[in-house]
Order: sequence, then structure tokens, then C-alpha cells
Amino acid sequence: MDRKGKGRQKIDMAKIQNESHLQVTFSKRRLGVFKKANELATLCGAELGVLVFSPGGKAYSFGHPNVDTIIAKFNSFSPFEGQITSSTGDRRNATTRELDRRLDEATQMLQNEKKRGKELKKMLQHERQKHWFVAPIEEMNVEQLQQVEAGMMELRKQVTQRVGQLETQAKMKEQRALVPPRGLPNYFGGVGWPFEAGASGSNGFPVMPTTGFNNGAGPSSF
Amino acid sequence: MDRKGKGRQKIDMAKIQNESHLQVTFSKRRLGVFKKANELATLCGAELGVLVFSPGGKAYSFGHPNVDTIIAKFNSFSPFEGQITSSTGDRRNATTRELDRRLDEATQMLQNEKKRGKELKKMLQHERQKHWFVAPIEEMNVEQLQQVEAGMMELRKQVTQRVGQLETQAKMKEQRALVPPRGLPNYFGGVGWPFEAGASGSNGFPVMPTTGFNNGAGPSSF
DNA sequence: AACTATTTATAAGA
DNA sequence: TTCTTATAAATAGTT
Repeated sequence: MDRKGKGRQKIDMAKIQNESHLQVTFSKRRLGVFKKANELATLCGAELGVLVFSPGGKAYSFGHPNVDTIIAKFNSFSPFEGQITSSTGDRRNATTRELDRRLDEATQMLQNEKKRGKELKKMLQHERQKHWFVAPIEEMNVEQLQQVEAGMMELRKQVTQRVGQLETQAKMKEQRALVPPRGLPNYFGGVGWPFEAGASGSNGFPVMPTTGFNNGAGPSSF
Repeated sequence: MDRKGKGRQKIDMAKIQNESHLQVTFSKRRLGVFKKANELATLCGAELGVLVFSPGGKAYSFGHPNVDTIIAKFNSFSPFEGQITSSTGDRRNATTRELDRRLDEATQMLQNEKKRGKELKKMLQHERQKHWFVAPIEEMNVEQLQQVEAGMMELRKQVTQRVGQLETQAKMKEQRALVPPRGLPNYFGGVGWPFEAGASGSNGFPVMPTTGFNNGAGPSSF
């Protein structure tokens, strides 16, 4: 019997290397996104727009009721109408909108973080349960744990940096609201960030035993 | 036999009448569209942006590398109406540039973070598999995991508090300068993606291998 | 561009 | 809002 096809296969969520394959996928999926967008608009009465640039630089778009309207609306978007038109509002507002947006971005990130933490926690709990009576070890184990630790340290570092950025931005915002913009204060501290500025080594990460659970020795201890 | 659920049903491609149902569908599908968009960007190296206004008027967006860049690019393609640009001139352009730069930074960072999360996940999977058939007892192991978990929790707590502070600051500032805010738009701007749903479980997370083994989580496997 | 085997996305329900 | 489950849809690999 001739197989009619292997059917859909799972694919890596990474840039497709094969050029022609990429082209095909781009076409299919672009249409797919547009269709989904259209359904969202239809089913929910939402207004939306989708702008796409192919890797080759061509522009495609979809919008309901139409892209330009959406873009215009988005550009002038403000949670409350009419406030922007105030005499002094114009200059400050644009910046405010930007900063507010980024704050939301951070919030979003935090939520992702929370979710991830929650899931990790759950997994670790399961792990713990399983090994509660089962137990021992193997070199791999230590190694892997070290990797986990390293990953978490890195994650923490990144989050710290990100919050540092936000702090700086908050100051920008503050200054701008009070005096004409000048230089940006480029330092941390001031609002009591639990983690101390600068160092990335032994900062306020409570219980982390830092490098290596097996205490500096290395995986070979077992 | 009692059917456990009716499963997905075909629906009319028309505006949903039931208000709460509509709300739920909007949430799910908005995320769905963002996810599809993200995949298109990732797989094909395309740049794109999605702007959505809920029927209630709230704005949401997703962009790769970020919405603002996409809109700007699109505007230069089809010159329709230049929004906030030349009139305020210099100062804002500089600011915009800076903000864009930082946004890109954040985007990059979040992508790294996402990658890290996946790696952690994978490691934990390996860990689990490994111990699946191994069976000793080692307290250190458990303790270590607890430490990691505790660290994670603490980190999360601290970040949550800090961002909460910043958010409050921003809102207060705004109140002082303008009118009482009604809430910030829930932008989704070009940040990383929460999680890869899909791959395995219905919500794409745990559901470890458990290949043929007693899959009911817990020690009972022995 | 069409065709399917599968993977994903989701409508319902809890 | 979140999770689960049964199904509808999207789509990767072929033809």
C-alpha cells in the first residue's frame, strides 16, 4: 500500500533552515494567523490588526475593520479619553504611556515568572516525594542539580537586572514629571531593593548554597 | 458510560451572544492568536505585530521584536498618517530611540529566560527519569531540592513586592499629575511567551514521560 | 495545490 | 480563573 503521507509531524520551535520549506511554512502560517484573527474579531466583536513582514521584507496585513484604523487607534490609545488634550499633557503623556506600557510588560513577565515558579515547585515537590524514601544518588544527579542551580542563579540575575532597569525608568519618569529632562541617574538603590546592587555572587538569595550542593567538591564526590 | 465531557464542539462563526462566554472565548483566542503569531515569527524569522482591542475597549498587543517597531516599519511602508512625529521633533525622537533600545534588551532577556526555563524543565525531566528506576535514600538530595524551591519562592516574593512598589509609584505619580487612573492597559508588548502549551499535556507542562510505568505520580511505583 | 496522519487549539463542563 | 476532556482545526511531510 502506498502511504498517502506521514501526516503532521512535530517540529522544533526554531527558525526553519531550509529556505523553500520556510517559504511554504510562512505562507501557510501567515494565512493561519489571519484566519484566527478574523475569527477572534467575528466571534467576539473585537477590533484588531495584524502586521507581518516576511523574512524577505514584504509586508502583509489583516485588520478588522481595517489595519489603518487599528494602528491609528493604537497610537492614540489611552485608558481615558480627553485627558491628553490638556495644554501640558502632550509632552509628558507620550513618555508616560511608554513607561506605563513597560511597567505592564514587567508585570506580564512577572506573571510568567510566577507561573514558571509554580510549576517548578510542583515538579520539585513530586521529585521530593518520590525520593523521600527512595533515595540515593549517582553522579549525574549531583551534576544535574548543579545545573539547575546554575540556571536559577542566572534567572535570578536576569530578573534583578530587569528590575534594575525598571527602577531607573521610574526615576526617569519622576524627574521628567518634576523638572526638564536631563541625564539619567544610572544607579540602583534608593527604594530598598532586597537584592543589593552590583554584585551577582552571594546576594540576597537566602538559602542557595551557592556553588555546588556537594560543597565545592564537584560531582565526583559520589 | 458517562461521557466525561462533551469535548470541543463546532461553533457558529458569528458573534457570541452570551456575554461571559464571549469573555472567556476572547481570552482564550487572543492568547491563541498571539501564540500563533509568535510561532510564525520564530519559525520563519518574520517580524510581526498584533494589535487587539477587546469589545470592552481594552488594548492588547504582541510584537516581534516589539509592536512599536512593527508599527513604525509598517507606517513607512504605506504612508498614511504620521502620528506623533515631526511636530515635537528632537526630544521625543531621542527618547523613543532609547526606549526602543531598552525594549529590545528586555525582549532579548526574556527570550533567554524562556530558554532557561525550558532547560530547567528538561533537566528535571531527566532527573525524574533517572530516579525512576533507581531507589536509594539520600537526604541531601531532598534537602537540596527544598533549598532550591525555597530560593525560588523567596525570589519570587521579592520580585513581586518590588514590582508592586514600582507599579504603585507609577500610579501615584500619574494621579498627582493627571486625573485618577482607571487602570493600565494590559499590553502584552513583544515580550517572551508564557509557555509553550501543547507539546505534551493539555496545558503543555508536566506530564512527564512515564513511559509505560505506573503513571500515577507518587512513590507507588515501587 | 491536494492529501492525511498527527499535532494543536479549544468548546464545554467541573 | 484554572484544569480536564472530547473534538474540531491547523498543518508537516508527501504526492
